[in-house]
Amino acid sequence: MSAEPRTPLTRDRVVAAAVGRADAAGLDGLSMRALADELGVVPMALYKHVANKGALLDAMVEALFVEIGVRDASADWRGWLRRRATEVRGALRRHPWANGIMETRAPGPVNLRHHDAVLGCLRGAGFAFADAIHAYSLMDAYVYGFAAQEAALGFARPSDAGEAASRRAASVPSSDGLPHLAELVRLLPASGYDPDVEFAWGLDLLLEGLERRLASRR
Amino acid sequence: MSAEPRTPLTRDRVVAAAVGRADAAGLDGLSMRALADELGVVPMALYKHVANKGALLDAMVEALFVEIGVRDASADWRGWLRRRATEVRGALRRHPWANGIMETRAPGPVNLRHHDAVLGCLRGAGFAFADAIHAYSLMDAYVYGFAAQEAALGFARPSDAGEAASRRAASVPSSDGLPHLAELVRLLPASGYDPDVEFAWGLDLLLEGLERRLASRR
DNA sequence: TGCACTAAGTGTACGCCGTATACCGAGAGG
DNA sequence: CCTCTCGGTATACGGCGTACACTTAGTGCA
Repeated sequence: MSAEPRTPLTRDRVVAAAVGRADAAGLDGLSMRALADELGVVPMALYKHVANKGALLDAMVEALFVEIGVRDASADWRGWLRRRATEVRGALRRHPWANGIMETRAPGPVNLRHHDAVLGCLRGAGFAFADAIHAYSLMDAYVYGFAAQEAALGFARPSDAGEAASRRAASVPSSDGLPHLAELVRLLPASGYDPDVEFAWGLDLLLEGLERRLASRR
Repeated sequence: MSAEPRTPLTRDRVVAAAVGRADAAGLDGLSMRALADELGVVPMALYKHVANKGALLDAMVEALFVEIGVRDASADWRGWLRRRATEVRGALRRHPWANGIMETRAPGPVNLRHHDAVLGCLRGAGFAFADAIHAYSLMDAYVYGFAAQEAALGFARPSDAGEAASRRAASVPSSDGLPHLAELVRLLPASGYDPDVEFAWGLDLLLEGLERRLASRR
């Protein structure tokens, strides 16, 4: 019945527990105190491994980039970008708490390697310096924007979409004068809405557009 | 020297002051207590006009949609969408605090009219129900994603871009193995980077893509 | 004229939060 | 054996959102 030795705290253990807690309870549900509790430790013990909560968030984002991984270069730049975009979106779906902070936290080394790899893919595809930046900005804006949208609407399965739409509609006094929104609420449940399809639709449009830009510059 | 009558508190005054404070100090700098102070009132007085801080945030987002306004329909759907996107981005630039919360807060009536108008524009342009939703999702993802990116990078003038890039680069131990990022840091300052151009580049690509989709479905 | 009722603003207090600071015990190195 | 470092602890401070009970000023009606 005596105290078992208890595996020692590590920076990695702290970060992993933080990610787990944020997955389950959201960013608001992640407090240093609750996290310490979960690790069977007093709150201030965390500060021996992380400078402060901001640094913990930095580390969590970096952990997410590690989870995503950095893909090897490929001759098929469109496929490469598509796979990367899909993976980032998947990660943000598994870890919705990351949505607001992916771009705001201080970047870690893997994060930077990520950026470098994307830029490298675009330059390798033939984009000029300025166009590569444009393309990069466009892709990231779409992926992060879509993921944020998805997290905000808060449904994962196609069948939930209609339910979510009605919930939103119900929270508003009247849909008078909103014919298209009313149509959406009416038709969406039966339309077999699928967020994967939605994401791919936009992604295809983007990649096609990029290819055209590339072709026209050559 | 006696107390002047002091203009009475109003929900609108509270919301306006909150927007002002968030503009100046960010969302983190917006506390009920500081806001009350600014209004020369005790914190709890605010609760006579707003249910709680969440409701205040809802109202702030709604105020932002009011500021943006709902544009009248137009035959030129591309121009309409471009103007709207530009205006939304402009609003998010003036009020960076709104970046994380535009889509997550409970929507108010003007917000909904906004959505309805966009959907109406797309349906009017000839997009089928499902494609209109796809297009909508794509446009919003881009606009909000771009604005978030812009806010995260945190520079407004083209000339600041290089400085921001170096700052980011300096915060990282070494750029070894990051040739493209290194190139970016080296070339960006002199490249005359302009966020307006950046935004327009992606927006044009999007609208072009949408037009193609529209043409091919007809 | 008086009186109840309402709505706006106040005061106090509670339980969270992040974290500064001082402390303590165990193991390591001389 | 003594000191030093390092991981974990205890206590405490100031700030947060807000529940609850209160005063006070105005209003409608008898």
